[in-house]
This record gives sequence, C-alpha cells and structure tokens, in this order.
Amino acid sequence: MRKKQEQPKSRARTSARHVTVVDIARAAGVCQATVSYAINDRPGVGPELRKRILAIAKEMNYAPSPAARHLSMSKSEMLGIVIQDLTPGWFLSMFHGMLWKAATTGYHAITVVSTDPGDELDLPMHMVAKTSIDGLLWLDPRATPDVVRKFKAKGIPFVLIQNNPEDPDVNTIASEDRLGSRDAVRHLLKLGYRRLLLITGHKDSASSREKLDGARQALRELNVTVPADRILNGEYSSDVAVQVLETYLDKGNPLPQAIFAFNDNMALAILRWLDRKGIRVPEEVAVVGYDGTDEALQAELTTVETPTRDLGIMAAQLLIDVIGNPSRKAQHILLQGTLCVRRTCGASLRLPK
Amino acid sequence: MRKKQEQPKSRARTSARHVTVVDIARAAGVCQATVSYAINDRPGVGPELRKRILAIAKEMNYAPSPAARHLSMSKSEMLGIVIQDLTPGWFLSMFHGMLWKAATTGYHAITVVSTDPGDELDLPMHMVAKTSIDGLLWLDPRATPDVVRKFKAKGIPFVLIQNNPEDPDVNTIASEDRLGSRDAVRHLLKLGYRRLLLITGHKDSASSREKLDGARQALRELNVTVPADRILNGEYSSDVAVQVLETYLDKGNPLPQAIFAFNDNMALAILRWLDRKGIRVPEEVAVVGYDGTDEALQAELTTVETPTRDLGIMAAQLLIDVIGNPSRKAQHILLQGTLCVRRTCGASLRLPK
DNA sequence: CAATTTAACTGAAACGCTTCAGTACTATTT
DNA sequence: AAATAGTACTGAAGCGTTTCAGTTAAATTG
Repeated sequence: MRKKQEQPKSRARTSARHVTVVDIARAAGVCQATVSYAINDRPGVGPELRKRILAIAKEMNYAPSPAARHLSMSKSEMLGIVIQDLTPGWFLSMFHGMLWKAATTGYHAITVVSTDPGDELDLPMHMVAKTSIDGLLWLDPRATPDVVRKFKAKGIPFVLIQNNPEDPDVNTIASEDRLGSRDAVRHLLKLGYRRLLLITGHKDSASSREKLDGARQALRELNVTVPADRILNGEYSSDVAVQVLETYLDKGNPLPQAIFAFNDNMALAILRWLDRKGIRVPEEVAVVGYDGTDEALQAELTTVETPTRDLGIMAAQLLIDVIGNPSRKAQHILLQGTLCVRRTCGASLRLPK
Repeated sequence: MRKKQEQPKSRARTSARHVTVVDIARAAGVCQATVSYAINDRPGVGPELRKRILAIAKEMNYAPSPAARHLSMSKSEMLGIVIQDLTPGWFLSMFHGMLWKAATTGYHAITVVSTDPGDELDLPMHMVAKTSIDGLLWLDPRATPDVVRKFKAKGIPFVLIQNNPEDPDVNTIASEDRLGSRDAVRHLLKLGYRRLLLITGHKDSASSREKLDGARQALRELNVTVPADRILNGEYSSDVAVQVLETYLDKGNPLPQAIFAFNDNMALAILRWLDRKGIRVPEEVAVVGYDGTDEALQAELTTVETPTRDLGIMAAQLLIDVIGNPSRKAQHILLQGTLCVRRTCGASLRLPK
C-alpha cells in the first residue's frame, strides 16, 4: 500500500478566506515573521521595507486576527466583570468607573450581571471557561469565602469588591463604611437630634454591619441609645424600607426626630413617602442617606458620599497591575466616604449662621 | 555545513504549562481527535472510552482554551455592544435587555460606552480589531450614514439601534416615537388643555423630530396651534430643560396649561423645579414625559412607555439570527410605545368618574 | 585586515484546538 | 460468501498569529 499522496489537502472552505499575514508576506516577497515585526512596529525590519509592507497590508485590507493573537500570546487584553446587578446608584456608578479605566488602558471588558442568586460561583467559572479574559473584577457581596477559594484555584488574577474573602491572599477593594456612618450619626447628634431611627441593609451584609457599628460608636460617644425596636431592617430595598417605617409608625410609635437610612435608595423612597403623607422634611423629621447618588443630590438629601466611581477605577487598575505582576503580594484597598450635608438633615434650621 | 539538528526546539516557557488536549490524549492512550470528540459530546467515541476520557480530563483538571477554540472554529460566541452612554432610563434598560438575551443564549457581551463624541466610527472599528466578536449591537444615534457604511464594509454582522442608516440593507431596530407622541398630545387635548408647551430633544435627533411630528399631527387634528416660541429645545438634558423653561417664564410668558417633555429625565427635573417653586402639579400645570422610566413611575408622571428592555432583547435576538444566517435579508423592527396615564397630567381632575 | 558586533531578514515551531480523510473492524444486507 | 454499510478511532492539516534560532551581509572595531 502506498504511503501517502503528496497532493496537499485543504479544508473545505466555502466562505471567502481571510487576508492573513501569509498573503501579505507573499505579496511583499518576504517571510511572515518580517511582516509580523513590521506590523507590530518592532525592530528587525528596515525602514523602507517596513513602509512597503504597511502599504501592502493597507491595500490588501489586512486586519490581524485577534483570536490568533490571543492564542499565540496567551493574553487577550480583556477583563471580565461579574457584577451583582446594575441598578442606578452604587453598582452602576462603579461599573462606569471600571469601563472607563478599562477603555483608557487599552482593555476591553466583558460583563455578566448575575440574575439568579445562587450563581455566585457559576458566573466567574463559566466566564473563564468560555472567554479568554486576563483577569476578573468580581463584585458580588453574596459570594462566600468558600466560593472565592474555589475560584482562586483557577489561577486567574482577580480582585474582589465589597466582599470579605477571609483570605489575606486575595486582592480586595471596598468602601470604608464604619467611619462614614459614624460621621453621619455624629452630625445628627451634634444637631441635637436624639430620637433616631436606623434603617439598615440586609442583616448578613458586611456593609450594613459596618454602618451599624459606626453608628453605635457615635451614639456611645454621646451616651445616646437607640433601642432595638428603632433599628429597622430595610434590606437595602426602597419598598421594604417604606414598609417597615410604615409598620413602625402604625404601632403608635412617635415620629422619630431623624431617620438614617443605610442607602440613598431607601432614604429617597422614605422622602417620597413622607411627602405624600404631608410630613415636612426636615422640619418634622430629618432624613439622612448613604451612597451619594445623583438622585440624592437632586433631592437635596444629606448623605455619605462613597467614591464609587473611583472604587471602580481603582479596582480595574489594581487588576491590571496584578495581571502585569501576578506574583505580587495581595493588596487590600479601602476607600473613605465623606459626609455631604444638605437640606434634609435640617442643619440650616438647627445651626443657623 | 550540517543541515539541521534533530533535537526538537521548544519555546522558552518559564511559567507552568497548560493541560492540553494532547496531554489528556496521551494519558488516555488515544489521539487528540478522539479526546476532542469525547469532550464536545460528539459521535465517534464508544461510550465507555468517552467516560474514561472525561474522567481523566476532570482528574487532570483540564479546561479547554477558549482562544484556541475561537481560532479554530472562527467564532467566539461573543457579542459587541457599543452604546452611547449608560445613564439610568432608556439606555440602561436597553443594555439590561441585551445582556439578558446574550446570557440566556450562551453568548457573552463585551461593552464599550462612548465617551467623547466623535468616536462613533472609532469604537466599533477598534472593537472588531481587538476582540473576536461575532457581531455588534450598535446604539449611537450620532453615527452618520457614512460612518455606518464604512463599518459595514468590515463584513461583521451588526444591528443598528435608534438610528437611521439610509441604507435598507442594514439591520435596524428602533422605537416608534411618532405615534406615542401623538397619543400623548391627543390625551392632553382631550383633557381640555390648549396652551401647551413642548420641550424637545436635540434638534438633529431623529427621535425628537419624530416626536415633534407626532405632536403636530395631534394638534392639527384639533386645530390647535403651538407657536414656535412654545417649542423649547431641551436637548434631552434635565438641566437644559429646566433652564429653557425658566427663561421662558422669566420673559413674562404665562404658565402653560400643560408641559410635554420629550423624555422623562427632563420631565422629572421640571417636576422637581415646579415643586421648589411651589407650583402645584397637576392643578396649576400638567406635565407629561416620555420613556416610561422607573423614576417616572415613582413620581407618578404620565408618560409614554417605550419597551426599551424588549428593544434590547430583540436587538440581541436579531443579531444572533443574523450571525446564524448572514445572507438573510435585512430586517427593520419598530416597537410601539404606550401611553401611561398617571397623576401629573391631571386626568383625574379633568375627567372625574 | 581579520575579528567581532550589529542589523535585516528567513524558516519553522509553537500556541491548543477542530475537523477532514482515511483505516480497521464489526454488523448488516443480498 | 461477498458486497455494503456503519462505527470507533487515528493521523495530520488547518486556524493565523508570535517568536526563537539561525543565516547573511554590512558596519565597526583593535
């Protein structure tokens, strides 16, 4: 039996072929390597030859294949973003920061927003399985340390946002909520309010716990107490917040002097509800939020402004650094919020100039 | 001179190698092809061998390389999204729709939001140059027909959103704004309002022109006229809208009976402004918006609800269809909005049951 | 001027997958 | 029993880059 026919086989290709580096090498009468060097602006090619190659490439309408590039260089200049949701405010603003940083550093971003709870692990895993990303920005407060550990085993660089992995060896970035909350409460106390009402986020959320901590610290400083029945769980949801407040008042409790909601969305919903009820803010009750969203600004809501956009930017920057130097010691970044005093806390009433 | 040494060269690889299909082929004592077939669940492998291969793959912690896959199959299951901005409301909601559709059909989405005006062409081009996307969702009303034509030459499937390319051979999807606007104005007229004030979007925006058209049609039907000085250019911006309204009133013009703002953001800003001025809505002036954002719902703003999320979903679906069948005749989808009558237009005042 | 460095360019391997074309073997048909 | 069809599997050619290791020739050096 004959060994092998020398007629070159070729894959059945019905569609028009691509212009490749080989084609333009042939056209220029040089070898592929030279073309590659010329196109990527690297040494090893004479100036006039380089110019000629570039001209031919342009004329033949050559466009390098990203996929081939990725395979060959084993990097893609793509970042993955896994984000819990994209509601206006905190998340969206952070997302903007990430996109901006990625774009201005030559990266592209591929985004997945988690839909069902329960996909904390799934999404990142699926992402690295299907797309060739160089690293991952992971914003999902629900991801447990165990889930994080499993993903870490993949060996892909990542930074974890607003989440405590209980592992000092993963890069994290988060906002400092304790101090911001403390400052907000201090401010209320300084204005003379004593009967405060707190509306918290989810019980299991780290940020909510920290805000509560901060608030308690400020209260301790002035020996003011807020009894447990004046700490309402609003679950970070505007609907729930209004509802728990309503229930609280329906029980016959008096209107508090000031309400501190642990995020702006809840505070804003409460503001609207008070407006509908004809309760004047800040004359009858002061309201303070947390986050510093645009909507808060519109509503002249006193709030703690978290630099969420910067958080996104720094997260992306950190990730890019890690990609560039994977063996570097893990970093932990914490960003401070700042209290923004506006109309709804009644500072101008209480502290007239 | 000797011709060539037969010692196999190998690329200098400092970092740990990947587990590849070859490794697991060797481990299983079969050839790569078989491994590929086994892993991709394709015929040509006996059941127990397949099971064995899968077991070995799992044990060796094998993960296929997406980049290699993309190169080999010349497709990536990735969609590009170029979007003008991501402000809450229209754009964001549409973006959500796109992401959702992509995710639920096994695609991934890589997103770029345009920052500087002037990058209409740049962004899509840059995207196909740097990333291996199978198609593009392009939402940028500023992109001119010429720019679109140039991109089309690339041969990448794409669908153009909220933009008229003047070329019947590109896939488009958009919202029908003429009828929605007409209905809104009809409603106002039916309620008896006559002295209307219109606050438009950018003069060069197609959607604004269409809304104006629709409004004019409704006005003609009832022989009502809105003089040119009562059509204010709000540029779709909440700040500008408030400002032009303020200027209008400062000139000594009387308060209109009803204000129709061509998007919700402007309407909402106006609502807030009126509130600050102590002007009651709808008693003293009725306000109507356009878009159907969540914020409009919160504020009980009468508006025309555009199915923006569906628009995003359908856009993504259309693109995926086109990717699957590139030679198909181009489609043009138009989605209707629906009027949502709420508090701010004063229907309950004017038309008591 | 011979020895050495430098620069321009070539050949081909490597990246890690898919898939075509073929081989060996068993099961089915006529 | 021979022809046919089908199944399980192999070998190797792509996909389109990058980059290593040479080769050749020109420029620099002591």
